[in-house]
Amino acid sequence: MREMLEVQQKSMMFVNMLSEGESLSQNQLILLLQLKIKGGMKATEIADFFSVTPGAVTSMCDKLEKLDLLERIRETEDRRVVKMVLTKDGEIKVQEIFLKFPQEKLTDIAQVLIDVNLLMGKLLGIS
Amino acid sequence: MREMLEVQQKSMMFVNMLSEGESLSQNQLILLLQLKIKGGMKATEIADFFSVTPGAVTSMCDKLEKLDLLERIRETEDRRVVKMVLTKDGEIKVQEIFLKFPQEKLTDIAQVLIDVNLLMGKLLGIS
DNA sequence: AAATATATTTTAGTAATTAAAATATTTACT
DNA sequence: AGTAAATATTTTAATTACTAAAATATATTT
Repeated sequence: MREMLEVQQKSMMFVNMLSEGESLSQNQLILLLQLKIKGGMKATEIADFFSVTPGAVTSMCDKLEKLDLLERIRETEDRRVVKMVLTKDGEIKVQEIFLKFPQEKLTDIAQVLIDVNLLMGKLLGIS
Repeated sequence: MREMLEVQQKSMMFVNMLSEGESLSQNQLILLLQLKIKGGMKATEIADFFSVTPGAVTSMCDKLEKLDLLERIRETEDRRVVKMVLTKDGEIKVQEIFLKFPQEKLTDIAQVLIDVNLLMGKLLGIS
């Protein structure tokens, strides 16, 4: 169990690194990155992911929308749901965040991350 | 990089699991667990770990102190620093948190976690 | 068509966080 | 030693983030 906590700790350090000298808050960064990974998320998904109420999601997204990093797209199949997606500026922002990492290291660590991710997936019994 | 984010995501799910049906906030839980791992932390260390200001640490610790889960110990070598440590109740609380995990699984996943932790350590270039 | 359910937003109040000043102690300087 | 500068934490006032509950809009059920 201690190891899970240390993984958690390192994961936190990772986000700290990303947000270093950044104007956006850590949760804002994480949200942008998740939107990149997932290619957009419904408000409800975001609420689940962060374990916050729907109202908090509205507020988070309002701010990123005002910064032109995110936009709301109402789904045509079910017009109740709103999908949050990165704008062009949002995509650029995500790229910038990654440029903080020493580029030479990127390929080295890619495989390690794939392994870690797999292991942790098994561990939590999820995808 | 995507993998690091997915690790980050799973790490978040881990904390979500821990805090399920818990009266304490996620950060309060994480702090208690970190105190357990490290055997106590200075206020400054806590601020660094969570990337918050010293004032926020005082506030966080006040609450846990009021709940009798944490106590402040002023260091004798340097009386400016305060070390936060778990009380007896705090230790018990940490035990309870771990009991949420299916006990049969615990030994199975221990080694996996050790591996993941090692890999991530290498990755971030830290201990 | 009416009632119920679901997804998001709005609103008002609470809690968490910040920046800056205050306090206490230690270290460095002359 | 004595004063100034540095460090660690706390306090305070103001801001920001979050919640709970009501409101809005759309979908589903009966």
